[in-house]
Amino acid sequence: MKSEPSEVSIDDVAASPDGKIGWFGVRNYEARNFMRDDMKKGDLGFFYHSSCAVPGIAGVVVIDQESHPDPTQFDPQSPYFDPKSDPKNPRWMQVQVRFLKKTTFLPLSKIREVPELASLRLLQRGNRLSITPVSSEEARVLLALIAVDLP
DNA sequence: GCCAACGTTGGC
DNA sequence: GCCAACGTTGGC
Repeated sequence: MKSEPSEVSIDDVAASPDGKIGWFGVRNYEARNFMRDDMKKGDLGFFYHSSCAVPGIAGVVVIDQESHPDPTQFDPQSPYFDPKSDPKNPRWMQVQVRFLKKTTFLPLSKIREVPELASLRLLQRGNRLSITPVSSEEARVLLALIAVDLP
């Protein structure tokens, strides 16, 4: 899950009430579909800092609430306002995530060096999606790299 | 700031 | 439905 730390960083998530925050602002259909169809309560998410000096994985979150309408699409003051979205049939969804851990920062350059992670959608040529799937195998490798031990 | 790689838009 | 033009993303 990519976020620009200047907008929402892992520290912001940690500091939010109960460590929970809605993953607002996704405006790409494929990324939306990953949230809507594939992210289930209790699933882990890797919190990735993008568009910054050193991009990479900064922490781990848990899906706390599954797909529901992203409120910012109806807020004319929001940069994510979408006048074409019908409140009776919302176009954009979000999940709610809960802070789990801030981890040893794992730079993108390091992720690229790990052969077992070459399959990551995040690394594929031309990928720009802010939400990309991680297989359980990839997740195990990542968790080991950031020294997170989970049941 | 550059630029590749997309996704979206809108005229036809 | 095609496709050129345009806008966005995001690493570098």
